[in-house]
Amino acid sequence: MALSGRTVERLSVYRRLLVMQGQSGEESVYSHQLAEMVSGTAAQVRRDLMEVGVTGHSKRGYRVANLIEGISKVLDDPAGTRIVLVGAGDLGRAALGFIKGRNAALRIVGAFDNDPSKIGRVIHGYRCASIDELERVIAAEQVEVAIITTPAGVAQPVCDRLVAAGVRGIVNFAPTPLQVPEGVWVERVDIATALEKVTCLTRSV
Amino acid sequence: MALSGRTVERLSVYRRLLVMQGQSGEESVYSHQLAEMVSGTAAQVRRDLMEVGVTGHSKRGYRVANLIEGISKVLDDPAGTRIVLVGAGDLGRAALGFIKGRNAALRIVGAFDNDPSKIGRVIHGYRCASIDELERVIAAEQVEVAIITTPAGVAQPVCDRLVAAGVRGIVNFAPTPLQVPEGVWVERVDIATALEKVTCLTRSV
DNA sequence: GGTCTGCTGTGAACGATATCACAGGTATAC
DNA sequence: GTATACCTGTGATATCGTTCACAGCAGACC
Repeated sequence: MALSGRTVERLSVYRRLLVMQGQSGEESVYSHQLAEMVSGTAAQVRRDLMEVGVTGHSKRGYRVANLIEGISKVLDDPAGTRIVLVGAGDLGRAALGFIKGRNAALRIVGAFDNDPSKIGRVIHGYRCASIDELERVIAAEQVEVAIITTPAGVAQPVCDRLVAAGVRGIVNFAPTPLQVPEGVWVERVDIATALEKVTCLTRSV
Repeated sequence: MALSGRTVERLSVYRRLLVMQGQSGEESVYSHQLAEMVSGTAAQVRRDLMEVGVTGHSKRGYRVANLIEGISKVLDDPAGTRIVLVGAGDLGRAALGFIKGRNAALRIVGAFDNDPSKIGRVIHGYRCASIDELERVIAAEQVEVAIITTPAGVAQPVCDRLVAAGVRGIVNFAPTPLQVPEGVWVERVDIATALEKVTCLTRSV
């Protein structure tokens, strides 16, 4: 199945909201309720859910448990995804905090830095290792996805090492576009751009 | 002029690359060179530049200085944009580091937290103030844009306060969609979603 | 000067995404 | 049981964004 990027993003958000909400008792949810939570339209929500194959019930909406299960089946690798993070600065720490305990299918198996003062420190429960260990860990743990939270200057060489070692998906927080060969997926998260976008578009509303 | 969000994002990246590159001497640049840097197409680059009104020169490409000026004229508010940041955790610190010194048109005029142990600390040159000061600073400095780097639980109430105080653009790093009234622009930067997107889409390449 | 090369600017075609609108179905009220 | 209200699933349609393809132009070369 070829889910679009946009759909995957929304599914991720739906699931997170449903899991949070899950504790608060509701058994089922209508498309228009989900739509309101994400400031979207009900039709959009129904389309997205259609694509993952979960099916609702007229007059009673969707069963929450069903939704979470169905979305997870599409988003998560049943075998789990092993992830490394490179760059244990503020941003790296923040990213580790975000991931920790949020999704059992995502397993951080290594955090790396080249700064000797950081190596050995434990961040959100993960021990920071020397960047020299990178290739060994990727091979040993069959890591498929990496998070780059290094300064811009070293992002590309780090990326090259990751790809050479077998990584196929990268989340890039560095403010530089990365060059990667065919078959490697890069997701850019660009903080500086996000800010400039807001300052620009706010003025034209 | 009604620039699309996508276009604005790319313009921001072009400018950053050009400014970096600027030091290294090149006077002019071809659309296909910019395209290669961002892994895009030359036609796309030319369209984007067309929209900002800068004009190139057949056979000699675009003058770098011209481009930077033209893009800045579109992206930046000539009066400067005053910005506050709420939530001085890892992510807040990281965001401040990203912004600092990168764009003179973006001025952080306040960083806030509710944790007494953080108040008074200086982060990347910005003093963290009590959240109680929020409304006063926004009014005094005519702040238009805010960055939310708080935990999910307090993002919405913080957002409500920001909007009530007059903020019209928000960059939201919290893993929760925000509800805002008409006329307020929210840009979501969702770390958890980015990761899930990569893990999902990497498998289907 | 004439020809050749190669880059820009842009109308037109295409492709991806989001929305509309309605048929079909099920609980609820009476 | 019948009428009613209201929610889902989805074909059709509209909107938005990207790519194609080529006219027009300017420098380089002979």
